[in-house]
Amino acid sequence: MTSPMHHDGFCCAAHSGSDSMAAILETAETRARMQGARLTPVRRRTLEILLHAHGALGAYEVLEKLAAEGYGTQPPVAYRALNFLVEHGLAHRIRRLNAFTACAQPDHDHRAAFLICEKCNSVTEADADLLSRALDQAAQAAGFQLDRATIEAVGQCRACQDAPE
Amino acid sequence: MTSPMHHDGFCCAAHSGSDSMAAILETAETRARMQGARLTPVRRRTLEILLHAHGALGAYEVLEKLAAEGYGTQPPVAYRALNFLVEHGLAHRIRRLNAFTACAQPDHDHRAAFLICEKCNSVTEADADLLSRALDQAAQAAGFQLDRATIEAVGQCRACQDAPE
DNA sequence: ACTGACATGTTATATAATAACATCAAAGGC
DNA sequence: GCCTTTGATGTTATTATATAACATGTCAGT
Ligand SMILES: [Zn+2]
Ligand SMILES: [Zn+2]
Ligand SMILES: [Zn+2]
Ligand SMILES: [Zn+2]
Repeated sequence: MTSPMHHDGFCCAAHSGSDSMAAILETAETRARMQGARLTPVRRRTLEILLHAHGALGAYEVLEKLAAEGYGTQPPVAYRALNFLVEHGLAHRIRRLNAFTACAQPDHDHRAAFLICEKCNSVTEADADLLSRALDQAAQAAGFQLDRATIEAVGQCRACQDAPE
Repeated sequence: MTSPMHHDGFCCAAHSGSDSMAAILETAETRARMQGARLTPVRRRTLEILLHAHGALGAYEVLEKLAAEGYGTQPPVAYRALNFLVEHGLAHRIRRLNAFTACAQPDHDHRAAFLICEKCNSVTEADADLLSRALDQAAQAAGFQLDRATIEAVGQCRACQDAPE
């Protein structure tokens, strides 16, 4: 057990945001349905694993957990579930980390930016609305037809700045 | 020979921008010096290879070329040269592509954004000043101390939009 | 010439991702 | 209810990307 002290599916403050984990899963279920897709057990469990994780998780970390619970033991099992979640807006891929994280606002389409702390490896999904607009402009200026974008910031989170040393 | 028709080190319009390749190499040389680093033969050649490439190049593609010219044949040779160039502002790493590209404005420090065409795989370095400011704001709002960022847009370049189908 | 710092090269290994195929389960037509 | 079609799950095997650890070589300063 990696996170010993949790109740109701939560383990820390970071996981007690506006949406509860149950609510997110509910949303996920609905959202997948609407897109004509099924949130099958592996997929759902993969999402839970991401939701429960502190930072982002690598595919092989996810695979380990899935395997330990009786799901498949080979890489494609994890990659397929993760790709499904990403494609359906339920998770994001963090390219700089070769890792995945559950989407914090799965209820609506959005372009996300990520704040990656170099000290504690936390990954925070930030509102990228302003950013997105600036990016649209930059793209337009270059005559580029923008489809989607990756925005990943690296630095130090508030907690780590406050922490001594 | 990959690019049969080139003169003066150039092979196409995309390579005939404001800075000539020779000028960029000159700048690179100077810039490295100023940072107390040496633009050695492998490093310089690696930069030339990137400058000469159309899209971004993977480390192993670069390695192939280096090896063919009598440099080392093993991955660290390419990775070291590429990392050197990135660390000294002479190249950028494109995470989405697991690839590298020569910096288009090596004469000054900047945060870059990249426009990646899904059709022709071209990679264009865009001005990210506006973007950078928006990102700073977003980070600040989250109490995040921003160090550096990756901004990569995916879509269709102008040429590919105009091209029929 | 000697020394210390850095550069280059190697072998070996770690890490991340996909291809190709067999089997199984759900959804829909009849 | 059966059959067919599609999609999901699992496997083995392979490919792709990146780094660790170490030996050798180069060069500037003394
Ligand atoms: Zn999200
Ligand atoms: Zn932190
Ligand atoms: Zn640049
Ligand atoms: Zn294009």
